[in-house]
Amino acid sequence: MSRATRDASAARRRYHAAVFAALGDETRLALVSSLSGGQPRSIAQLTGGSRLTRQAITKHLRVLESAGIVHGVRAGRESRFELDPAPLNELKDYLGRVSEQWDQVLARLKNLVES
Amino acid sequence: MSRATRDASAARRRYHAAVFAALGDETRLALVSSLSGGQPRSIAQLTGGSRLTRQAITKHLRVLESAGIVHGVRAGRESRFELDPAPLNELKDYLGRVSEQWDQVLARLKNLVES
DNA sequence: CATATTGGCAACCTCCAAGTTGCATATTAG
DNA sequence: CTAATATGCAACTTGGAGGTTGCCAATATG
Repeated sequence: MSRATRDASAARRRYHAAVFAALGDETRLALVSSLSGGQPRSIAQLTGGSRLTRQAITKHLRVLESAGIVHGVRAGRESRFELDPAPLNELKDYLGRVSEQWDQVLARLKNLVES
Repeated sequence: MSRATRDASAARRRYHAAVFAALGDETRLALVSSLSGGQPRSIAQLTGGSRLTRQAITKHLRVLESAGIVHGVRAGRESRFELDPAPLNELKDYLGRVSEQWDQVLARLKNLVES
């Protein structure tokens, strides 16, 4: 493996880890769930129903935004947040690749046993 | 939504967050990558090539094990770790559901614009 | 048996994420 | 204009994650 290839896969791994980490929090998963309905929601709206402070929710939204999972648009005095599914799809594909590789391992094993 | 339903989805969310968090670390992703080849590896083997201590790697393996992503089997003086893809598949399905929901939102929007 | 290899356990350090509180600012409503 | 609403910014606290070091136990190997 060349150095360039190794660097590239390290960078991809770093990116994946960052997105996984962004989803590794119950509150943020709830936010993603809230926004997956398609309707943009203000911070105040997203705070409603949570036991947490508005500022806590804001911080979580910033984390999601940094990971590219969400983006906010200022609209008057409120900023509306909306889902951004591209990073989620990338994680899904990554998980798919790992599972697929594992399935191939099992298939080879089965082959070996049967032959 | 009934209380039972709400509790169940909260529990599922908690579980998903835990698995996501387990994958939200570069070192642990590298371990998963190492193990996705199918060959069980000892802690010493997994430590080789990392700049980290054996104990650090052990801790990461315990985290992965707690999330059900990996399991270790003691074999003589070494304990060999192996991948456990079920939780990964669950995350993949979860991400698929979110993306699908989002696609439906876009489809409805498109419909609205064209009509 | 003596020695090297592999791993577990525990104490410790450091840093950051999560959350809160307090205050300031912009925008809308009456 | 004034008051209420929605948000931003900054300081502060706290718990736990990630990492290291030191030591001990078990298992191979010569």
